[in-house]
Amino acid sequence: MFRDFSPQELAFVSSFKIAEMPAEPGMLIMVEGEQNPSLYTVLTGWGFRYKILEDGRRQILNYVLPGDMIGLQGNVMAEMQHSVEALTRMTLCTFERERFPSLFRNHPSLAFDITWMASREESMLDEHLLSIGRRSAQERAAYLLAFLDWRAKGTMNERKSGVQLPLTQQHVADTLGLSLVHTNKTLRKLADQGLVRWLDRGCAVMEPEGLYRVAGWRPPNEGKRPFI
Amino acid sequence: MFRDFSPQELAFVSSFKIAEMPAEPGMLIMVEGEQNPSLYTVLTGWGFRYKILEDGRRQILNYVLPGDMIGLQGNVMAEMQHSVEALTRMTLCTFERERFPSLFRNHPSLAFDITWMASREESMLDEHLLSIGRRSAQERAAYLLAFLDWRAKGTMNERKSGVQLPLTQQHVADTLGLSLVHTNKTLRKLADQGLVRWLDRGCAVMEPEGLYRVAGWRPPNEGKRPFI
DNA sequence: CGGGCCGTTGATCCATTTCAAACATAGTGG
DNA sequence: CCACTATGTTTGAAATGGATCAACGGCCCG
Repeated sequence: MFRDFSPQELAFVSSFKIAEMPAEPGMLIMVEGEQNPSLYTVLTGWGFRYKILEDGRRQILNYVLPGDMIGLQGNVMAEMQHSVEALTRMTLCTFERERFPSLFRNHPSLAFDITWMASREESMLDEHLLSIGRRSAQERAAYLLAFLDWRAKGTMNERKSGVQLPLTQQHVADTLGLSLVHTNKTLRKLADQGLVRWLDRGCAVMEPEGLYRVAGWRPPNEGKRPFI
Repeated sequence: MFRDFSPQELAFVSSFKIAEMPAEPGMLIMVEGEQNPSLYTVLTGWGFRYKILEDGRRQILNYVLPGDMIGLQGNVMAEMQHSVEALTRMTLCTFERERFPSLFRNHPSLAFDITWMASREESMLDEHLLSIGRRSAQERAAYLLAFLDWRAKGTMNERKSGVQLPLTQQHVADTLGLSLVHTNKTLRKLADQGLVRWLDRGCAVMEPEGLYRVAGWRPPNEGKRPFI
Protein backbone atom coordinates (compact mmCIF):
# COMPACT_ATOMS: atom_id res chain seq x y z
CA MET A 1 0.00 0.00 0.00
CA PHE A 2 2.98 2.32 0.19
CA ARG A 3 5.24 3.04 -2.73
CA ASP A 4 8.76 1.63 -2.87
CA PHE A 5 11.77 3.85 -2.42
CA SER A 6 15.21 3.78 -3.98
CA PRO A 7 18.18 3.17 -1.67
CA GLN A 8 19.25 6.81 -2.08
CA GLU A 9 15.84 8.03 -1.04
CA LEU A 10 15.82 5.76 1.97
CA ALA A 11 19.25 6.96 3.03
CA PHE A 12 18.20 10.56 2.75
CA VAL A 13 14.96 10.05 4.62
CA SER A 14 16.87 8.30 7.38
CA SER A 15 19.29 11.19 7.72
CA PHE A 16 16.37 13.58 7.62
CA LYS A 17 14.75 11.87 10.54
CA ILE A 18 16.25 13.25 13.73
CA ALA A 19 14.27 11.50 16.45
CA GLU A 20 11.38 9.29 17.32
CA MET A 21 8.90 10.71 19.78
CA PRO A 22 6.03 9.17 21.73
CA ALA A 23 2.84 11.10 22.52
CA GLU A 24 0.21 10.27 25.12
CA PRO A 25 -3.55 10.65 24.54
CA GLY A 26 -4.62 14.26 25.00
CA MET A 27 -1.12 15.60 24.44
CA LEU A 28 -0.77 18.69 22.25
CA ILE A 29 1.64 17.98 19.42
CA MET A 30 1.34 21.39 17.81
CA VAL A 31 -0.27 24.56 19.05
CA GLU A 32 -1.99 27.21 16.99
CA GLY A 33 0.04 30.43 16.87
CA GLU A 34 3.32 28.79 17.76
CA GLN A 35 6.25 28.32 15.46
CA ASN A 36 7.43 24.76 15.53
CA PRO A 37 10.87 24.08 14.07
CA SER A 38 10.07 20.45 13.42
CA LEU A 39 7.33 18.52 11.77
CA TYR A 40 6.33 14.90 12.11
CA THR A 41 5.35 11.74 10.37
CA VAL A 42 2.90 9.55 12.22
CA LEU A 43 4.25 6.03 12.72
CA THR A 44 1.49 4.67 14.95
CA GLY A 45 -1.66 5.97 16.62
CA TRP A 46 -4.35 8.53 15.91
CA GLY A 47 -4.53 12.30 16.36
CA PHE A 48 -6.61 15.20 15.12
CA ARG A 49 -6.13 18.74 13.84
CA TYR A 50 -8.45 21.47 15.10
CA LYS A 51 -9.08 25.17 15.47
CA ILE A 52 -10.94 27.00 18.20
CA LEU A 53 -12.78 30.31 18.31
CA GLU A 54 -12.17 32.73 21.16
CA ASP A 55 -15.23 31.58 23.09
CA GLY A 56 -14.13 27.96 22.94
CA ARG A 57 -16.15 26.61 20.06
CA ARG A 58 -13.99 23.93 18.50
CA GLN A 59 -13.89 22.57 14.97
CA ILE A 60 -11.98 19.40 14.21
CA LEU A 61 -10.55 19.76 10.71
CA ASN A 62 -9.23 16.29 10.03
CA TYR A 63 -7.64 13.26 11.62
CA VAL A 64 -4.02 12.16 11.33
CA LEU A 65 -3.18 8.48 11.00
CA PRO A 66 -0.04 6.44 10.38
CA GLY A 67 1.70 7.65 7.25
CA ASP A 68 0.36 11.20 7.52
CA MET A 69 2.52 14.24 8.01
CA ILE A 70 1.81 16.75 10.77
CA GLY A 71 2.75 20.38 10.29
CA LEU A 72 2.82 20.30 6.53
CA GLN A 73 -0.44 22.20 6.47
CA GLY A 74 -0.28 25.96 6.60
CA ASN A 75 2.76 27.76 5.35
CA VAL A 76 5.51 25.25 5.50
CA MET A 77 7.80 27.69 7.23
CA ALA A 78 5.52 29.90 9.29
CA GLU A 79 3.56 29.65 12.49
CA MET A 80 0.85 27.03 12.84
CA GLN A 81 -2.71 28.02 12.06
CA HIS A 82 -4.20 25.07 13.92
CA SER A 83 -3.46 22.70 16.79
CA VAL A 84 -2.88 18.96 16.75
CA GLU A 85 -3.77 16.66 19.64
CA ALA A 86 -3.09 12.97 20.17
CA LEU A 87 -6.20 10.80 20.34
CA THR A 88 -4.41 7.58 21.29
CA ARG A 89 -0.85 6.90 22.27
CA MET A 90 1.22 7.77 19.21
CA THR A 91 4.75 7.45 17.97
CA LEU A 92 6.00 10.24 15.78
CA CYS A 93 9.03 10.66 13.63
CA THR A 94 10.59 14.12 13.86
CA PHE A 95 11.96 16.15 10.96
CA GLU A 96 13.52 19.58 10.90
CA ARG A 97 11.82 22.10 8.73
CA GLU A 98 15.06 23.80 7.79
CA ARG A 99 16.06 20.72 5.86
CA PHE A 100 13.18 21.17 3.45
CA PRO A 101 15.12 23.22 0.91
CA SER A 102 17.73 20.50 0.77
CA LEU A 103 15.09 17.86 0.25
CA PHE A 104 13.59 19.82 -2.61
CA ARG A 105 17.02 20.38 -4.15
CA ASN A 106 18.32 16.83 -3.92
CA HIS A 107 15.28 14.56 -4.00
CA PRO A 108 12.69 15.77 -6.49
CA SER A 109 10.72 12.55 -6.16
CA LEU A 110 10.38 13.03 -2.41
CA ALA A 111 9.45 16.66 -2.97
CA PHE A 112 6.79 15.45 -5.35
CA ASP A 113 5.53 13.05 -2.70
CA ILE A 114 5.14 15.91 -0.27
CA THR A 115 3.10 17.88 -2.76
CA TRP A 116 1.08 14.73 -3.39
CA MET A 117 0.32 14.42 0.30
CA ALA A 118 -0.66 18.07 0.60
CA SER A 119 -2.96 17.67 -2.35
CA ARG A 120 -4.50 14.54 -0.83
CA GLU A 121 -5.19 16.44 2.38
CA GLU A 122 -6.92 19.08 0.32
CA SER A 123 -9.22 16.52 -1.28
CA MET A 124 -10.24 15.35 2.15
CA LEU A 125 -10.90 18.89 3.32
CA ASP A 126 -13.00 19.53 0.23
CA GLU A 127 -15.14 16.53 1.03
CA HIS A 128 -15.49 17.58 4.68
CA LEU A 129 -16.55 21.03 3.56
CA LEU A 130 -19.21 19.56 1.30
CA SER A 131 -20.34 17.40 4.16
CA ILE A 132 -20.64 20.08 6.79
CA GLY A 133 -22.07 22.62 4.39
CA ARG A 134 -24.65 20.56 2.60
CA ARG A 135 -25.32 17.19 4.18
CA SER A 136 -27.95 16.54 6.91
CA ALA A 137 -26.91 15.38 10.35
CA GLN A 138 -27.55 11.71 9.47
CA GLU A 139 -25.62 11.95 6.23
CA ARG A 140 -22.75 13.76 7.89
CA ALA A 141 -22.40 11.24 10.65
CA ALA A 142 -22.57 8.34 8.21
CA TYR A 143 -19.98 10.00 6.01
CA LEU A 144 -17.59 10.67 8.88
CA LEU A 145 -17.67 7.15 10.27
CA ALA A 146 -17.36 5.61 6.81
CA PHE A 147 -14.48 7.95 6.07
CA LEU A 148 -12.62 7.12 9.26
CA ASP A 149 -13.23 3.41 8.86
CA TRP A 150 -11.86 3.65 5.35
CA ARG A 151 -8.80 5.52 6.51
CA ALA A 152 -8.25 3.05 9.33
CA LYS A 153 -8.38 0.19 6.83
CA GLY A 154 -5.80 1.97 4.73
CA THR A 155 -3.22 1.74 7.50
CA MET A 156 -3.56 -1.97 8.10
CA ASN A 157 -2.50 -4.94 6.06
CA GLU A 158 -5.72 -6.89 6.26
CA ARG A 159 -8.16 -4.30 5.10
CA LYS A 160 -11.40 -4.95 6.88
CA SER A 161 -13.96 -2.79 8.66
CA GLY A 162 -14.95 -3.02 12.26
CA VAL A 163 -11.78 -1.81 13.89
CA GLN A 164 -12.52 0.46 16.79
CA LEU A 165 -12.28 4.14 15.95
CA PRO A 166 -10.82 5.80 19.06
CA LEU A 167 -13.23 8.74 19.40
CA THR A 168 -15.69 10.12 21.88
CA GLN A 169 -19.02 11.51 20.74
CA GLN A 170 -17.65 14.94 21.60
CA HIS A 171 -15.03 14.49 18.89
CA VAL A 172 -17.67 13.45 16.41
CA ALA A 173 -19.78 16.47 17.33
CA ASP A 174 -16.85 18.84 16.92
CA THR A 175 -16.03 17.32 13.56
CA LEU A 176 -19.57 17.47 12.22
CA GLY A 177 -20.30 20.95 13.51
CA LEU A 178 -23.22 19.65 15.58
CA SER A 179 -24.08 19.81 19.27
CA LEU A 180 -23.14 16.91 21.49
CA VAL A 181 -26.75 16.05 22.25
CA HIS A 182 -27.87 15.97 18.67
CA THR A 183 -24.80 13.99 17.70
CA ASN A 184 -25.71 11.40 20.29
CA LYS A 185 -29.23 11.05 18.93
CA THR A 186 -27.96 10.81 15.38
CA LEU A 187 -25.39 8.15 16.22
CA ARG A 188 -28.05 6.27 18.13
CA LYS A 189 -30.15 6.04 14.99
CA LEU A 190 -27.23 4.71 12.97
CA ALA A 191 -26.54 2.16 15.70
CA ASP A 192 -30.23 1.13 15.81
CA GLN A 193 -30.03 0.40 12.10
CA GLY A 194 -27.09 -1.87 12.81
CA LEU A 195 -24.68 0.17 10.72
CA VAL A 196 -22.29 0.94 13.56
CA ARG A 197 -21.79 -0.11 17.13
CA TRP A 198 -20.85 2.37 19.82
CA LEU A 199 -18.35 1.03 22.34
CA ASP A 200 -16.53 2.48 25.28
CA ARG A 201 -14.93 5.66 23.91
CA GLY A 202 -15.08 4.53 20.36
CA CYS A 203 -17.12 3.07 17.59
CA ALA A 204 -16.90 0.17 15.19
CA VAL A 205 -18.32 0.22 11.70
CA MET A 206 -20.45 -2.87 11.08
CA GLU A 207 -21.74 -2.21 7.57
CA PRO A 208 -19.63 0.22 5.59
CA GLU A 209 -21.81 -0.22 2.52
CA GLY A 210 -24.82 0.85 4.54
CA LEU A 211 -23.02 3.99 5.64
CA TYR A 212 -21.96 4.75 2.07
CA ARG A 213 -25.60 4.51 1.04
CA VAL A 214 -26.82 6.81 3.79
CA ALA A 215 -24.03 9.31 3.17
CA GLY A 216 -24.20 9.21 -0.62
CA TRP A 217 -20.46 8.80 -0.72
CA ARG A 218 -17.91 6.17 -1.71
CA PRO A 219 -14.27 6.03 -0.73
CA PRO A 220 -11.94 7.00 -3.54
CA ASN A 221 -9.29 4.53 -4.61
CA GLU A 222 -5.88 6.02 -4.23
CA GLY A 223 -3.41 3.42 -5.37
CA LYS A 224 -0.08 3.36 -3.65
CA ARG A 225 0.91 6.29 -1.57
CA PRO A 226 4.24 7.62 -0.38
CA PHE A 227 5.49 7.23 3.16
CA ILE A 228 8.18 9.64 4.20
CA MET B 1 3.52 41.42 -3.49
CA PHE B 2 4.91 38.59 -5.57
CA ARG B 3 8.36 37.16 -5.14
CA ASP B 4 11.11 37.79 -7.71
CA PHE B 5 12.31 35.04 -10.01
CA SER B 6 15.72 34.26 -11.44
CA PRO B 7 16.16 34.48 -15.23
CA GLN B 8 16.40 30.67 -15.41
CA GLU B 9 13.15 30.26 -13.55
CA LEU B 10 11.44 32.77 -15.80
CA ALA B 11 12.70 30.99 -18.89
CA PHE B 12 11.45 27.66 -17.62
CA VAL B 13 8.07 28.99 -16.63
CA SER B 14 7.72 30.56 -20.05
CA SER B 15 8.47 27.28 -21.76
CA PHE B 16 6.12 25.52 -19.39
CA LYS B 17 3.31 27.80 -20.37
CA ILE B 18 1.72 26.44 -23.52
CA ALA B 19 -1.18 28.79 -24.14
CA GLU B 20 -3.28 31.61 -22.85
CA MET B 21 -6.97 30.95 -22.62
CA PRO B 22 -9.95 33.20 -22.04
CA ALA B 23 -13.04 32.05 -20.13
CA GLU B 24 -16.48 33.62 -20.06
CA PRO B 25 -18.64 33.95 -16.94
CA GLY B 26 -20.42 30.69 -16.16
CA MET B 27 -17.97 28.64 -18.19
CA LEU B 28 -16.78 25.37 -16.69
CA ILE B 29 -13.01 25.30 -16.53
CA MET B 30 -12.74 21.89 -14.91
CA VAL B 31 -15.36 19.22 -14.35
CA GLU B 32 -15.54 16.79 -11.45
CA GLY B 33 -14.78 13.24 -12.55
CA GLU B 34 -12.91 14.25 -15.67
CA GLN B 35 -9.23 13.91 -16.22
CA ASN B 36 -7.75 17.16 -17.41
CA PRO B 37 -4.27 17.00 -18.96
CA SER B 38 -3.61 20.65 -18.24
CA LEU B 39 -3.85 22.94 -15.30
CA TYR B 40 -4.01 26.70 -15.14
CA THR B 41 -2.75 29.83 -13.51
CA VAL B 42 -5.27 32.62 -13.20
CA LEU B 43 -4.01 35.82 -14.81
CA THR B 44 -7.18 37.90 -14.48
CA GLY B 45 -10.74 37.43 -13.25
CA TRP B 46 -12.53 35.39 -10.59
CA GLY B 47 -13.75 31.81 -10.46
CA PHE B 48 -14.83 29.29 -7.88
CA ARG B 49 -14.30 25.64 -7.03
CA TYR B 50 -17.31 23.55 -5.99
CA LYS B 51 -18.73 20.08 -5.49
CA ILE B 52 -22.31 18.93 -5.88
CA LEU B 53 -24.28 16.07 -4.34
CA GLU B 54 -26.42 13.83 -6.52
CA ASP B 55 -29.60 15.75 -5.76
CA GLY B 56 -28.04 19.04 -6.77
CA ARG B 57 -27.03 20.50 -3.42
CA ARG B 58 -23.94 22.57 -4.15
CA GLN B 59 -21.06 23.56 -1.90
CA ILE B 60 -18.60 26.20 -3.01
CA LEU B 61 -15.20 25.25 -1.61
CA ASN B 62 -13.13 28.31 -2.38
CA TYR B 63 -12.60 31.08 -4.90
CA VAL B 64 -9.76 31.39 -7.38
CA LEU B 65 -8.21 34.79 -8.06
CA PRO B 66 -5.27 36.07 -10.07
CA GLY B 67 -2.11 34.27 -9.06
CA ASP B 68 -3.92 31.10 -8.00
CA MET B 69 -3.45 27.73 -9.64
CA ILE B 70 -6.43 25.69 -10.80
CA GLY B 71 -6.20 21.93 -10.84
CA LEU B 72 -3.44 21.63 -8.31
CA GLN B 73 -5.95 20.42 -5.75
CA GLY B 74 -6.72 16.75 -5.65
CA ASN B 75 -4.14 14.24 -6.79
CA VAL B 76 -1.94 16.17 -9.09
CA MET B 77 -2.14 13.49 -11.75
CA ALA B 78 -5.58 11.93 -11.31
CA GLU B 79 -9.14 12.87 -12.13
CA MET B 80 -10.65 16.02 -10.65
CA GLN B 81 -12.64 15.73 -7.47
CA HIS B 82 -14.38 19.06 -7.94
CA SER B 83 -15.46 21.48 -10.64
CA VAL B 84 -14.28 25.01 -11.35
CA GLU B 85 -16.48 27.70 -12.89
CA ALA B 86 -15.66 31.21 -14.07
CA LEU B 87 -17.40 33.97 -12.12
CA THR B 88 -16.24 36.84 -14.33
CA ARG B 89 -14.45 36.89 -17.63
CA MET B 90 -11.06 35.33 -16.95
CA THR B 91 -7.74 34.83 -18.66
CA LEU B 92 -5.91 31.65 -17.82
CA CYS B 93 -2.44 30.44 -18.48
CA THR B 94 -2.29 26.76 -19.47
CA PHE B 95 0.28 24.22 -18.28
CA GLU B 96 0.65 20.55 -19.09
CA ARG B 97 0.58 18.24 -16.13
CA GLU B 98 3.07 15.86 -17.67
CA ARG B 99 5.74 18.50 -17.35
CA PHE B 100 5.47 18.43 -13.57
CA PRO B 101 8.17 15.81 -13.05
CA SER B 102 10.57 17.90 -15.08
CA LEU B 103 9.72 20.97 -13.02
CA PHE B 104 10.38 19.11 -9.80
CA ARG B 105 13.66 17.75 -11.15
CA ASN B 106 15.07 20.94 -12.57
CA HIS B 107 13.58 23.75 -10.55
CA PRO B 108 13.38 22.92 -6.86
CA SER B 109 12.52 26.47 -5.95
CA LEU B 110 9.50 26.40 -8.24
CA ALA B 111 8.53 23.01 -6.86
CA PHE B 112 8.74 24.52 -3.41
CA ASP B 113 6.49 27.35 -4.54
CA ILE B 114 3.89 24.86 -5.68
CA THR B 115 3.92 23.14 -2.32
CA TRP B 116 3.70 26.55 -0.70
CA MET B 117 0.59 27.34 -2.72
CA ALA B 118 -1.02 24.00 -1.89
CA SER B 119 -0.35 24.60 1.75
CA ARG B 120 -1.82 28.10 1.55
CA GLU B 121 -4.97 26.67 0.00
CA GLU B 122 -5.19 24.26 2.89
CA SER B 123 -5.03 27.07 5.42
CA MET B 124 -7.95 28.73 3.69
CA LEU B 125 -9.95 25.51 3.67
CA ASP B 126 -9.26 25.03 7.37
CA GLU B 127 -10.65 28.47 8.10
CA HIS B 128 -13.71 27.84 5.91
CA LEU B 129 -14.32 24.60 7.76
CA LEU B 130 -14.17 26.37 11.10
CA SER B 131 -16.53 28.96 9.75
CA ILE B 132 -19.17 26.62 8.37
CA GLY B 133 -18.91 24.22 11.27
CA ARG B 134 -18.91 26.61 14.19
CA ARG B 135 -19.83 30.16 13.27
CA SER B 136 -23.38 31.55 13.22
CA ALA B 137 -24.94 32.79 9.99
CA GLN B 138 -23.96 36.41 10.75
CA GLU B 139 -20.43 35.49 11.62
CA ARG B 140 -20.06 33.30 8.58
CA ALA B 141 -21.31 35.95 6.20
CA ALA B 142 -19.06 38.58 7.77
CA TYR B 143 -16.12 36.24 7.56
CA LEU B 144 -16.72 35.36 3.93
CA LEU B 145 -17.03 38.93 2.73
CA ALA B 146 -14.05 40.05 4.77
CA PHE B 147 -12.07 37.13 3.41
CA LEU B 148 -12.95 37.85 -0.20
CA ASP B 149 -12.31 41.56 0.21
CA TRP B 150 -8.92 40.73 1.66
CA ARG B 151 -8.11 38.40 -1.19
CA ALA B 152 -9.26 40.96 -3.74
CA LYS B 153 -6.98 43.55 -2.15
CA GLY B 154 -4.12 41.11 -2.42
CA THR B 155 -4.34 41.06 -6.20
CA MET B 156 -4.24 44.80 -6.67
CA ASN B 157 -1.49 47.31 -6.28
CA GLU B 158 -3.37 49.88 -4.28
CA ARG B 159 -4.69 47.71 -1.51
CA LYS B 160 -7.98 49.13 -0.45
CA SER B 161 -11.39 47.72 0.35
CA GLY B 162 -14.60 48.47 -1.43
CA VAL B 163 -13.89 46.80 -4.73
CA GLN B 164 -16.94 44.99 -6.02
CA LEU B 165 -16.92 41.27 -5.30
CA PRO B 166 -18.51 39.67 -8.36
CA LEU B 167 -20.98 37.31 -6.63
CA THR B 168 -24.69 36.69 -6.46
CA GLN B 169 -26.35 35.90 -3.15
CA GLN B 170 -26.76 32.36 -4.43
CA HIS B 171 -22.99 32.02 -4.50
CA VAL B 172 -22.74 33.36 -0.97
CA ALA B 173 -25.44 30.92 0.16
CA ASP B 174 -23.67 27.98 -1.46
CA THR B 175 -20.40 28.99 0.15
CA LEU B 176 -21.84 29.44 3.62
CA GLY B 177 -23.96 26.31 3.56
CA LEU B 178 -27.12 28.37 4.12
CA SER B 179 -30.37 28.72 2.20
CA LEU B 180 -30.75 31.56 -0.27
CA VAL B 181 -33.52 33.20 1.73
CA HIS B 182 -31.66 33.16 5.00
CA THR B 183 -28.52 34.38 3.29
CA ASN B 184 -30.45 37.33 1.95
CA LYS B 185 -31.75 38.24 5.40
CA THR B 186 -28.31 37.89 6.90
CA LEU B 187 -26.65 40.06 4.26
CA ARG B 188 -29.41 42.62 4.69
CA LYS B 189 -28.50 42.96 8.35
CA LEU B 190 -24.83 43.48 7.54
CA ALA B 191 -25.81 46.08 4.95
CA ASP B 192 -28.14 47.84 7.44
CA GLN B 193 -25.20 48.17 9.79
CA GLY B 194 -23.28 49.87 7.00
CA LEU B 195 -20.60 47.20 6.88
CA VAL B 196 -21.21 46.22 3.27
CA ARG B 197 -23.21 47.49 0.36
CA TRP B 198 -25.02 45.12 -1.98
CA LEU B 199 -24.87 46.17 -5.62
CA ASP B 200 -26.05 44.68 -8.84
CA ARG B 201 -24.70 41.11 -8.76
CA GLY B 202 -22.03 41.88 -6.28
CA CYS B 203 -21.09 43.47 -3.07
CA ALA B 204 -18.63 46.04 -1.80
CA VAL B 205 -17.07 45.96 1.63
CA MET B 206 -17.42 49.34 3.33
CA GLU B 207 -15.93 48.64 6.73
CA PRO B 208 -13.58 45.67 6.78
CA GLU B 209 -12.75 46.27 10.42
CA GLY B 210 -16.42 46.00 11.29
CA LEU B 211 -16.64 42.69 9.50
CA TYR B 212 -13.53 41.42 11.26
CA ARG B 213 -15.17 42.29 14.57
CA VAL B 214 -18.43 40.54 13.74
CA ALA B 215 -16.62 37.49 12.38
CA GLY B 216 -14.03 37.29 15.11
CA TRP B 217 -11.36 36.94 12.46
CA ARG B 218 -8.40 38.90 11.08
CA PRO B 219 -6.68 38.37 7.77
CA PRO B 220 -3.28 36.70 8.12
CA ASN B 221 -0.27 38.49 6.71
CA GLU B 222 1.44 36.39 4.13
CA GLY B 223 4.41 38.34 2.93
CA LYS B 224 5.43 37.85 -0.68
CA ARG B 225 4.00 34.96 -2.54
CA PRO B 226 5.09 33.11 -5.65
CA PHE B 227 3.46 33.56 -9.00
CA ILE B 228 4.00 30.75 -11.45
C1' DC C 1 -44.14 43.64 -24.03
C1' DG C 2 -42.79 39.30 -21.99
C1' DG C 3 -39.52 36.25 -19.75
C1' DG C 4 -35.66 35.27 -16.91
C1' DC C 5 -32.56 36.24 -13.35
C1' DC C 6 -31.82 38.39 -9.01
C1' DG C 7 -32.99 40.54 -4.69
C1' DT C 8 -36.56 41.11 -1.02
C1' DT C 9 -40.06 40.03 2.38
C1' DG C 10 -43.57 37.58 5.34
C1' DA C 11 -45.43 33.27 7.26
C1' DT C 12 -44.90 28.72 8.68
C1' DC C 13 -42.34 24.63 9.72
C1' DC C 14 -38.76 21.80 11.42
C1' DA C 15 -33.94 20.32 12.34
C1' DT C 16 -30.92 21.30 15.59
C1' DT C 17 -29.61 23.75 19.94
C1' DT C 18 -29.97 24.52 24.58
C1' DC C 19 -31.25 23.30 29.16
C1' DA C 20 -31.65 19.90 32.62
C1' DA C 21 -31.03 15.66 34.59
C1' DA C 22 -29.91 10.87 35.01
C1' DC C 23 -27.02 6.81 34.44
C1' DA C 24 -22.82 4.06 33.63
C1' DT C 25 -18.06 3.25 34.24
C1' DA C 26 -13.44 3.81 35.80
C1' DG C 27 -10.25 5.80 38.89
C1' DT C 28 -9.03 7.65 43.61
C1' DG C 29 -8.40 8.01 48.31
C1' DG C 30 -10.00 7.00 52.93
C1' DC D 1 -14.61 -2.09 50.32
C1' DC D 2 -17.01 2.02 49.78
C1' DA D 3 -17.88 6.86 49.13
C1' DC D 4 -16.56 10.32 45.87
C1' DT D 5 -15.39 12.42 41.58
C1' DA D 6 -14.66 12.77 36.70
C1' DT D 7 -15.68 11.58 32.15
C1' DG D 8 -18.75 9.91 28.71
C1' DT D 9 -23.37 8.47 27.17
C1' DT D 10 -28.39 8.85 27.19
C1' DT D 11 -32.95 10.91 27.36
C1' DG D 12 -36.85 14.41 27.55
C1' DA D 13 -38.64 19.07 27.05
C1' DA D 14 -38.41 23.68 25.57
C1' DA D 15 -36.42 27.23 22.67
C1' DT D 16 -34.62 28.93 18.32
C1' DG D 17 -31.95 29.62 14.15
C1' DG D 18 -32.42 28.59 9.83
C1' DA D 19 -35.19 26.03 6.05
C1' DT D 20 -39.04 25.99 3.21
C1' DC D 21 -43.03 27.90 0.91
C1' DA D 22 -45.03 31.61 -1.50
C1' DA D 23 -45.17 35.87 -3.57
C1' DC D 24 -43.66 40.36 -5.32
C1' DG D 25 -40.66 43.92 -7.41
C1' DG D 26 -36.73 45.44 -10.15
C1' DC D 27 -33.93 45.13 -13.99
C1' DC D 28 -31.97 43.63 -18.21
C1' DC D 29 -32.55 41.78 -22.65
C1' DG D 30 -34.70 39.79 -26.63
